[in-house]
Amino acid sequence: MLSNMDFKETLLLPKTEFPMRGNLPENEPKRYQAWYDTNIYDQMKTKRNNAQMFTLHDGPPYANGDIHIGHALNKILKDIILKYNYFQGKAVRMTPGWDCHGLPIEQKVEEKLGKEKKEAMPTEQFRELCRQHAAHFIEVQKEGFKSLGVIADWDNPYVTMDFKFEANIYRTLCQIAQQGLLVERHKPIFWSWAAQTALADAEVEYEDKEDYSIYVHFELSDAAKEKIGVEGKAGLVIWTTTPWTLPANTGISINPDEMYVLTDDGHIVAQARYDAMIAEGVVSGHASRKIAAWEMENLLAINPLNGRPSTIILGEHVMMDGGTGAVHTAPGHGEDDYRVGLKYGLDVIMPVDEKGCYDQSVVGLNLLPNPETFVGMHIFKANEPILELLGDALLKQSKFVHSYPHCWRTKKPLIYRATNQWFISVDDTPKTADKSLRELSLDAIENVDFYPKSAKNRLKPMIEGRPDWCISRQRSWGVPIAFFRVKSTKEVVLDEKVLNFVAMIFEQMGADAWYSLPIEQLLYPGAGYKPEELEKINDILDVWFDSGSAWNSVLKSRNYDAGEYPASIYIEGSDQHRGWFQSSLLLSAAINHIAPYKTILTHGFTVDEKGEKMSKSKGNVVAPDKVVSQYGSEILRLWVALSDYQSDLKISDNILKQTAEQYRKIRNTFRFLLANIDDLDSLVPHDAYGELDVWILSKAREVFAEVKSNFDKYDFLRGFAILNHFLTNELSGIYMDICKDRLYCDAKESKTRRAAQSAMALIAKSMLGLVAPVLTYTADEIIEYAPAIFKGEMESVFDLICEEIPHVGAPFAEDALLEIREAFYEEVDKLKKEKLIKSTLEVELAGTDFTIKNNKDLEDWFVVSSVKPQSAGEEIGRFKVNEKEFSIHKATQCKCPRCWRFTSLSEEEVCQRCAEVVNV
RNA sequence: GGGACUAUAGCUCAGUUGGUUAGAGUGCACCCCUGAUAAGGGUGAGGUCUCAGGUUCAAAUCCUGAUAGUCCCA
Repeated sequence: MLSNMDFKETLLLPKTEFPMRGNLPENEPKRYQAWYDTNIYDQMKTKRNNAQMFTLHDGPPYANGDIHIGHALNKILKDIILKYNYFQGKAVRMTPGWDCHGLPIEQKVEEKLGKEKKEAMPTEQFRELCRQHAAHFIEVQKEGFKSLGVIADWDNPYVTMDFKFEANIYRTLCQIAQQGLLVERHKPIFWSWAAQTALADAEVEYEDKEDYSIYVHFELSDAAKEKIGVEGKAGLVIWTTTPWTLPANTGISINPDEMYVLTDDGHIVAQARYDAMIAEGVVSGHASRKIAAWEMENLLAINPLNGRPSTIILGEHVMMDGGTGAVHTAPGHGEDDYRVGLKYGLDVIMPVDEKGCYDQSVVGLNLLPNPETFVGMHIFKANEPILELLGDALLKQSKFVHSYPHCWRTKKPLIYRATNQWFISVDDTPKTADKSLRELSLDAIENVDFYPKSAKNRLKPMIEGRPDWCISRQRSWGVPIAFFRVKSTKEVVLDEKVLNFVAMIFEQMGADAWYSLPIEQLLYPGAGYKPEELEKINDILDVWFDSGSAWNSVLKSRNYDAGEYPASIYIEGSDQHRGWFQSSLLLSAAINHIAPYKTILTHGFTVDEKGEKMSKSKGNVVAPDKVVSQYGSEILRLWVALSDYQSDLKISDNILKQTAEQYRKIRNTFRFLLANIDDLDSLVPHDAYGELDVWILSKAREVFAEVKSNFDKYDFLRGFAILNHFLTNELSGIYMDICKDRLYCDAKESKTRRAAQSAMALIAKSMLGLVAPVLTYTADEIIEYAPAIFKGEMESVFDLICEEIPHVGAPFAEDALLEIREAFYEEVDKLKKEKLIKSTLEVELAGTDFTIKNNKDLEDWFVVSSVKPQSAGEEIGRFKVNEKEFSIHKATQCKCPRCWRFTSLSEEEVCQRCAEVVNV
């Protein structure tokens, strides 16, 4: 007689080398290294040689500093989407990129160098240091991304400072110029006097600043008084926070729709502001006389500071929610001022140099009394002397704190300053089109798919309302706006041959050539100009132009195998509505009149568990390399897939722990499936599947299709939720459990066992294809350990193509059975807690009308030893489902020492099934 | 200051055009198994649906406002 231990030897227990625990932090780097060593990206290209192309055009991170969790999220999401397309059988391309030029790098290098050394250094040498800085961080970041299991063309990335790339940025600029969209204007723009450069809107930060609040009286000219019929003292009162701009005042704006009043003490303010002005003590007395705004249009007031005339003009921008209703207008120092001044032909006076100091023009134009004392004075130091000089005209002064624009790098307050700048005109029409750039861009948006849909409502108004794009910067580290200007006429040379010649030089020597070569070497010999007639323009391009033109330099050039233009998809954080999505769109629409992307997918920002921004001071920063070394990149990847990336993504240790649990569930489910198909040689024919197999196969087929349709919509969270639900409830919770008897105890070649194994093999393989885009490492590991029936011809996960589960027949009606099973287990739980039974195999279930026809299948469904209409065993429980009675009885037969089912004649001998199996 | 988005169980998320007792997974508690074992199975507890008003026979859902968070803008 065999002992229990000996019977165990006769069972076909699960068998696999696939480890239960991944030991990810230790194992991932090895496998990843092997992938990269064998050029896995190239292999992927080869394996999908003639397939439909999916192009993911990478938005370049800035090559400055280590990667943070936001970078990780972005690249993982891209990787998941790229691989999803790959495992669906498509050819995929992802050429990763880095943004290398720009102020932040320049300032980092300057910091290291010290200001003096920097200023003593030739530009090309300084640029070389910037180049080295960027090159270093490209390598740092590349390693970071690779450690996340992200697969891309890492050996051939696009790097915006590469010579060929610089040449193509320049060529894109030339194309814009040739479309007639490049214009030079003298216009106020945000100017950082501390950094001595113009700033883009994106480079401006708002901080609190203390400023003066002053009310200044501008006496009307005699002619003006006569015109409106007033005598004695009468003047408009303006309110401003920037006394230093008063020398540049050339106008006073009043609201065309408002009524103005003259007070007893000779001040004119908007009627709507009169009460407030009285309350503030700026003016006093009755409002004796009403004057309509239009009556004052084009009349002159006198600037009390310098006696110069100030034209009264009408402007819709004048608000009645503050101030006096009369706005000090200095077109050299304000956007609104410039615009309204343009309409009235006001002079653009701008007496401030690039360091923020008054220049000689305060003398030449007599903008201040004793102007010589102001030359070279910093404007922020001029406020007090100017207030002195105003004398009686200064009606009231106080100080207050308001939100004010600051330079993002130097953190110093900005000023508006009119300078010569280059713009891409949004409302001009490209030469090859019949609509303005703005209209072309808006049209192009209509053909783009947005995920989420609301992203369109964000991008569109920005295009509708955006001003012209200021693309010039007065710095060193960037692609020069490499045009020649004719000294005598100031005309810019846009001759195609001249431009092409420069581009060719850039391609060979980099844009540094603009600085290192003299004009005679840069100038196309047949240009028809003498070098000495020309001067170089020294501005560089806004870095947004670099990345914005990447579609041209990467997708449209032959320098990379980067896929197709327009790209299938751009994937970036939601902040890029204002940034890359827009800069790319404008340049593509300007040159080709289409969007550079077919789809835009945006993700939110990473925040901590409370939903708050990560910051060093809060101590809630989650660093990607720490997650990788503590949990493994697979967990971080799964976190991305299980997060709602369209809003903010919360991450914390707690959340990662939970993600690790989900990972464990997925991993172990595969392990069990793998372990139970170990001895399977071939799949059974479709008609060999039993009722339980047909049930799980059709369930899986249905669920996987739903998962796929969600993945198609880039909804990985929902897809995984559905998959996980199936995995937990039907697959692991029911099917894998109820098959144990046939898998372990049936004869090796028994039909039922082989059918269950076949079902498991089909499910495992199909499911692997769905999981592989996210858990690529694990999927590869699974394939490594998989038996031949599963592995087939596959050498690695990259040979996998996601397949549907075949339709093998109609399943039984499950609803009632699931309900009965649940009610049964509820009873069983009570019985176990009462210590009446330990296992469901100890009982028989009495009931009728089950939709499973085969009785063994039915018994396994409940994991009981018998199901029959009535049982002779002792009744130990009963329950009702949908008015139908079921009773639970102690099994009447004895426990088979081999299969533990109570189907044996005595405890000393095995049951009939086992006897047959063992004796064979 | 303005705009967009978000707010449902400890955590991650569902919740259709308003309509039974607001669901799932995970965690937690209790129990079973020890032939998936650093696994597996069962049962259960957990919610003032951010708050305050309003519309309605009926609101997590629609409207208004507030609060908090994130992004963008000024």
